[in-house]
Amino acid sequence: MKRRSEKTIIGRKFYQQPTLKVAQDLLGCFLIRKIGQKIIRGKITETEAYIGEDDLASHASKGRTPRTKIMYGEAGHAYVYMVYGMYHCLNVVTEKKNFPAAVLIRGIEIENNLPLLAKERAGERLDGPGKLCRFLKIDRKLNGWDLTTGDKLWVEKPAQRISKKSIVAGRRIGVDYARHCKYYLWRFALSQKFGA
DNA sequence: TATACGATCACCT
DNA sequence: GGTGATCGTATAC
Repeated sequence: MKRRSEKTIIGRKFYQQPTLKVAQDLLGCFLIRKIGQKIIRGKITETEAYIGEDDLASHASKGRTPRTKIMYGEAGHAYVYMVYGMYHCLNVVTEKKNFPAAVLIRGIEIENNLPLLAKERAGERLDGPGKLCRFLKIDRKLNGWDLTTGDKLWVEKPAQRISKKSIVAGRRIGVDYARHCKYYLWRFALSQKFGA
């Protein structure tokens, strides 16, 4: 019997929910990256929410620009941008059209592609959005990609629901310039990542 | 057109 | 713990 993967692909409705809910619900989900015939599957372990123009840590706090217009677009699309000239970061656009919000995927855990991981660099951990995107070969070509099509890049639901108790909230990282916004507990991670 | 800076990482002490 | 690498954006002129 074959399992129809289309069934487990997360659809647009999921991404249209409040960003903080999406950020937490994405934990434990699987991020799938298809490169040619190769499939890389990773469990999402860490996310951050960026919500609205009032969020000083968000790129959208400066308003709508050619770069941030993706965040104002339809939920369920990928927002990929480059930082410090070297690293890409992967975000998922959430909520309504014309409201700039997104979830940054900060960490994944590769479960079944160890040979590929070893080939990339043995022992390398995938904590941090820069490393993550380097490993998944995500670049600006995927900016605006529709994550609900089930091709190249998409997200699938976890086998079992993640308990709220296993989710830890914390301050966002690298946004000290955002003044009071930096204290928002908009970073979420699976607690096993911190210990266990 | 020119310039300043960042949702990071690797390497130094 | 602190700093340099390195380039796409935004902003100012």
